[in-house]
Amino acid sequence: MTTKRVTSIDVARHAGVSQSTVSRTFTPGAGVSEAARRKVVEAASELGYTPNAIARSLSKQHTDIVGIVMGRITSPFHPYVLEKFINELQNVGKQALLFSTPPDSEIDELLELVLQYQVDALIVASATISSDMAEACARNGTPVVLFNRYVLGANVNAVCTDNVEAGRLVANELIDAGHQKLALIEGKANTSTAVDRKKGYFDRLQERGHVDVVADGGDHTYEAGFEAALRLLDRDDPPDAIFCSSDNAALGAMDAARYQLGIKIPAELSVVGFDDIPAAAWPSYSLTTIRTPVNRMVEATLDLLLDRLEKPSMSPEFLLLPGELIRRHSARLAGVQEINTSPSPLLTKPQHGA
Amino acid sequence: MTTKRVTSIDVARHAGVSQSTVSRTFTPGAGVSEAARRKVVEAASELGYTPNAIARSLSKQHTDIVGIVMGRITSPFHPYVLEKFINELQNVGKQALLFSTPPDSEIDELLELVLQYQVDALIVASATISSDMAEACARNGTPVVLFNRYVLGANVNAVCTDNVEAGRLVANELIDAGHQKLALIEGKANTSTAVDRKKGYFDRLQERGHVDVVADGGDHTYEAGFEAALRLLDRDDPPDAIFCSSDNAALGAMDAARYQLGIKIPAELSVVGFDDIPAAAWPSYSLTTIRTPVNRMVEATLDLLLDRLEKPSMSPEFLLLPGELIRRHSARLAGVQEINTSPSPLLTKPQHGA
DNA sequence: TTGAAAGCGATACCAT
DNA sequence: ATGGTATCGCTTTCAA
Repeated sequence: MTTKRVTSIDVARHAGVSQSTVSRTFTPGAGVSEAARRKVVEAASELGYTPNAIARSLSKQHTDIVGIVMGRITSPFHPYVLEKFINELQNVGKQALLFSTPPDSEIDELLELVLQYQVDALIVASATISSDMAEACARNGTPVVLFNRYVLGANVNAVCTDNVEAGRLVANELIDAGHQKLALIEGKANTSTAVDRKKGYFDRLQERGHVDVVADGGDHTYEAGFEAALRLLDRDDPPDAIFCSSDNAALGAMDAARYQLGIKIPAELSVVGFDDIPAAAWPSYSLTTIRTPVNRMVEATLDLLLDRLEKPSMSPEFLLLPGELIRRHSARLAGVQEINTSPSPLLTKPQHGA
Repeated sequence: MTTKRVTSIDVARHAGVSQSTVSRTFTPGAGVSEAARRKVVEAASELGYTPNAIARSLSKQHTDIVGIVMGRITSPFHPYVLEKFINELQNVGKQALLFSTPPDSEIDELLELVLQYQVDALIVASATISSDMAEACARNGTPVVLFNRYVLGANVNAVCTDNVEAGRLVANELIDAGHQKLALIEGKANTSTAVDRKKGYFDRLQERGHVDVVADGGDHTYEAGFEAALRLLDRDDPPDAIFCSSDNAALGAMDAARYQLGIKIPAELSVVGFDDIPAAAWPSYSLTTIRTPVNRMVEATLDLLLDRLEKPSMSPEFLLLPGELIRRHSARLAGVQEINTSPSPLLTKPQHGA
């Protein structure tokens, strides 16, 4: 029952031309007479012919597909990032082969698989690649760019938010607002994002004389934030301000404080998040947070990638983009500050078409 | 500077065996002596050889990649679904080539591209495929299964939530709770999901004597829900119950009612959503909603797909899975009902490993 | 412009 | 078990 696939040879026969001519007809810049082209096109549609991209890839030595490895697609703004990557890639005629890394699994063996599929380039988002693997990619000429993660010492392209600086921003804001007992609800200890945010926050706090800052948490989820807040707020010396290393955790912390403990925000407690997901702007939360420059990050990543696709010899770059403090109503203000009412950039409809 | 790709021939030469033997070494069930295998493996690692999946695909006549076309990756539970698809696929040794359809764009031309890449099978999630294209796929033996969408009359595999029945469920619940002025905040008129939910709701309402039900909205987003609620509640005869065709819209509606209009939920207004996204269970909302059986849908989709990958002749199936009404605190209860406290299924960590 | 033929990097059948 | 070779479907010289 399975009809045999129709190939360019079939079309050639049917159109009374050579197979080469058929190939040329489907190659944008090639030289084919109008007459021949017409015959081929007709024969093709009669037979229901579609060029075989796999065969073409083998012959042309490139696939036009870029691999995307993403740790947890469901994480805060990842779907948005992914969609944007895909759309932009499609716009320049490239396909995306998507891989998701099981949390805490070895990404290197996965990469080997990705490379087998001869991807022209690789985007690794929120997952880390070993320097060995990075070199392996470099060796066979596959450009790699890390998104939202970097690897120290390795010569790999990477674009990140400046998490350390953002952490310092939050520390300043909270101290300036007069808070005394600062706390942190942190993320996973093995992710550079969480570690850097914590570092910036703690460092700056210490510089300004706040030494004993308590931390809890361990995951960038709503639930983790909820539980951590409960524990933090149940202490003998509960904090009057909590910096949550992610918006999700911040929302959980707010709900825990309000609905479980009856604490008023920001009158009795300030909460600051990180990411600026859409829900942060909702009136139920109105969360003060750090806005991650997602759009610029995605664009920078794509630029880096596309550049190196054309000119593989370009040397690696490391882009560190600043986060922006968005003041809303979940944290006490320091002096006269404006409330920021701009919507989350994640709401911007992704552009389609050129 | 670009090192030439190393092929099985290079390895063969280096190991002093034939190219066939190299190939066999990398083919799971093939017969190679321990001695030969050892030599090959060593040579391969010395040279940094990786099998070329593209060449293999051409020769084996299948790619082990399945295409996934998804309309809006950022829609409510799509990231979760996508992640699950990817993981399960990876577990059975298949790769995913991902495409996102620009909203309201012609999906058929995109499909042509997908097919060019010789995908072994195709998942179309929340996007519609023309019967023509469905037939084209059938002709060249590419199994297709639609996720969360169906096409009437066409012989295509599909798995959906029973949106009509779910709509009726909501109608009953609201009427039973004694509501008089019912309203609907609907989704896009050209999506079967939105249309079916509306149909079930309206039909059942009418059957029970509620004829003039007002509808507003037009998109399954928070913002659309917010705006629609504002308009609905501003009428001379404002509704005392609103069914929102999606959770996102419901959250927007709740925020609009509470924070813009000062309306008490559920005392003065009942709100019911659809999807049961994680935020629906958060105490800030505690949204009564219809839980979409996502997990079973994903599993069913994969089952259908994998079955047909093995046995292409299997006839198409259409699975309609029931939604479940999850009672929380955003809607008045009909008589003595239990509040459902089970967490959103979307929180379940996706399984990795077999 | 067009056709013939040599790859591209594997798989698989056929002898040995 | 191993090697030789045709084959997968296309791109791309090279001549004509």
